[in-house]
Amino acid sequence: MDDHAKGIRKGTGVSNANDIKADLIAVVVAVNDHEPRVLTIGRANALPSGPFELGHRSLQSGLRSWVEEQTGQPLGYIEQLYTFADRDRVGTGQRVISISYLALTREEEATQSDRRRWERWYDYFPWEDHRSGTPSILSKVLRPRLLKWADSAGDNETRRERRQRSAVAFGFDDGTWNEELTLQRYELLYEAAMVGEATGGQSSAARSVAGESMIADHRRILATGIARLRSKIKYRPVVFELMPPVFSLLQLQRTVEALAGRLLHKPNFRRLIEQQELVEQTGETTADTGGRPAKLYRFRHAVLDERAVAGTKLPLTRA
Amino acid sequence: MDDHAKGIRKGTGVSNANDIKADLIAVVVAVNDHEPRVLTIGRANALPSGPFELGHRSLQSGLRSWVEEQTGQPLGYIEQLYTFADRDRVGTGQRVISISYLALTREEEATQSDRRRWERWYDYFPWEDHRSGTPSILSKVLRPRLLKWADSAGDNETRRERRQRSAVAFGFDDGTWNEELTLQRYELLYEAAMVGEATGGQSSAARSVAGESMIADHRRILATGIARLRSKIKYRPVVFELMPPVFSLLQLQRTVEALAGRLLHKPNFRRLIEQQELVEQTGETTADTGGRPAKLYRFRHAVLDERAVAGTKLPLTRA
DNA sequence: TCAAAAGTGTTATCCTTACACCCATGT
DNA sequence: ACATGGGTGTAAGGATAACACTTTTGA
Repeated sequence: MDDHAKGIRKGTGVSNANDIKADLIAVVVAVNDHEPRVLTIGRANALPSGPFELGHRSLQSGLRSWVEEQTGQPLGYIEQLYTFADRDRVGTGQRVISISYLALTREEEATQSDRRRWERWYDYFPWEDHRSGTPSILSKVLRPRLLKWADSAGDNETRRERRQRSAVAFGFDDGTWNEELTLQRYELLYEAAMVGEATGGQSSAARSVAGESMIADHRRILATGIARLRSKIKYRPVVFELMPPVFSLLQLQRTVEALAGRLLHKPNFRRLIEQQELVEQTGETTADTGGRPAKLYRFRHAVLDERAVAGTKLPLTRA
Repeated sequence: MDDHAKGIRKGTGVSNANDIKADLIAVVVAVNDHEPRVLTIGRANALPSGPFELGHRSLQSGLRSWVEEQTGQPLGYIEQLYTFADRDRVGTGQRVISISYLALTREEEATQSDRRRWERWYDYFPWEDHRSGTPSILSKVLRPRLLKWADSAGDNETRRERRQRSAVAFGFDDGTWNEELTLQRYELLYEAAMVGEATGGQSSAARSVAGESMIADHRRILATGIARLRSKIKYRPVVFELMPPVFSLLQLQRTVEALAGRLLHKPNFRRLIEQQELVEQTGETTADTGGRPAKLYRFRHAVLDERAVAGTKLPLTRA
């Protein structure tokens, strides 16, 4: 690219007026106890992150080494989420680009790393967990406050548009919950100043309304990761990155349910998994689950070669 | 983020050892004459691009201004594709991050801009156009050469794996063509040194085998854009960004076919579009198309608010 | 015996795919 | 008349969703 670039660009050469820093940020997900968890550091609710450095062979390897250094957690599956430029900083005129990633892993036994923490992601997004029915916070708190926010708009068109967006994102009108709209929902709450991050300061009221806050825009990045994962499990077999080598079908189902935040129809779920030949029996069974012993399965890694393979469709139960 | 970052990062402050440059690169697509086209500059088959600068308000606005400056083409719809770090450059130890975007637009009448060119994207990817049946280059050239490449591998396992990957990506075994695997196919051809970019120099033989080359990794970025677009039209109504304000259903179908590189079943396509209420009649008709005059439609922008809306499913015709 | 989970069979419904056919206009 | 594109009806097949029910263990 370089040879050509000189011809078409303005400020090439070794000038550094436009030089910037690049930050790598990781949303590391594991599922434990039927709860999806995200890896955080410090006591400040921050995602692992660090600058991309000369010593890094690639963006991904830079990310891996930051996460390992900060948390001791080695990463398996990684995919890029989004790149964005931070608003200008005060003081230095320099800009920062943030490149965010989603990583899937299994929770390692905690070592004596002081700063590693696995936080339940529904602590940050309480309204996203519909496994025990529609959370009451939705109708009791979020809906009235979003309506109030909508009606506080200056002109009629904005009011209509705000109500419309809220209704679609949260399923207020028709009760249709779309679990993939996690990011849109967070952004609405942000616009409506119902999350701690939006109010800048420490409005404890806002914080208690809409989940735990994180520093800077880390919660938005987490929302992006959740949305990506919820959509991806349906068309790519990525859940298995979160599973132990051997598992029962119900364990698999509970993991998918934890991620999607909704309950699935057991008989149909099993059939879908089996007919897609995503798994194979080990021959063993386990009695650890209570009830009749469950057959154990392992992921058939071969499917990844065999065809462009789909993920785990979600046979939902009725509300 | 800054406040916290200082606590957890190594080389913060104003040091610049790890400072980098960020390049913005655009895949700008339009469809004209039933041919998808990509905006290029210069005679070198290059995508519009330029460095992210202090003056840019955001990554997207930086991209817009580079494209407009280099081509005079204003952009509408934009979405991020991928961010990657170039391999180190010779001479300066500095690194460059490239942030690529997909933009959809309508082709503007050419002004006296000397360097703007709209190139047919199938000139770069001749094997991707299946609208007139399976291209003969697939069975006549690509398949034998890919097999030869596979068999040239040292160990048995690699041979098996190369054959497997080729068969899935190009549908050799079962004749199943998956139009979304554009990137995988390009990467296979790259690995097999069947594209000009891989051979470094100007192997004209390679170039004629597998389409026009582009500078650096621009063709890989284009492949990424094609793959993204082919998948996205199915679940988001983005085709309409490429259409004039008013169009007939067959024109819409031809546009989708051009992007997908495959033919669609006309009656079913129309029904899908209409029953999803993606369009509404203008009341006008046109006789420009030959045959019976066609009703004209426009996109119903309102659907974007009404619900989480799907795109244009592809009711394929049999091969 | 009961609770809890594993597992099977079958039906109803919807969506996709395909086929067959008619309509309106220009040459 | 016929070629070209516009447009409608409907049936076959497959995938999904729902319901009903049996099996196997531990407490």
